Amino acid sequence: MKDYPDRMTPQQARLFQSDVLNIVSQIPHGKVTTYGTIATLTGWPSHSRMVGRTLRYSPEAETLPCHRVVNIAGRTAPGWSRQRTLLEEEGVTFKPNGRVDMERHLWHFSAYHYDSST
DNA sequence: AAATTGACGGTTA
DNA sequence: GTAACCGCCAATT
Repeated sequence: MKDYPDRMTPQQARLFQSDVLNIVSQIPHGKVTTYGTIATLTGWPSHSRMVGRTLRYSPEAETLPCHRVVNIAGRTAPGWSRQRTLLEEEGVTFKPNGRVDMERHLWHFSAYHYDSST
């Protein structure tokens, strides 16, 4: 009984990366989402680490609001202090412990259904 | 081939 | 609340 995903084929990896970039491009101004949420939306729920890898190493990510992606605890990316500044500039507030106020700013996309085929 | 490394997530202490 | 683990998986060493 296989309870973990198979290794990605190169085709799947390419689709995964384009899906990740598409999703990030749609995070609304002043909102944030998490690596795990994006991974789940792509259909690879256990690949949250790959989401971060894609954003870190894809040149296209430079043009996207990838500062709106934080981890589930609301922590910003290590070694990227400017991420907090960018978020604060668009109205995102932080708690005293240095984390994003997720209750206020987590992107709720219940009325939206992501479809990678479009 | 084996071990380590992360823009991660969840459970436990 | 924090911290230490453990599970995860592609890339790197």
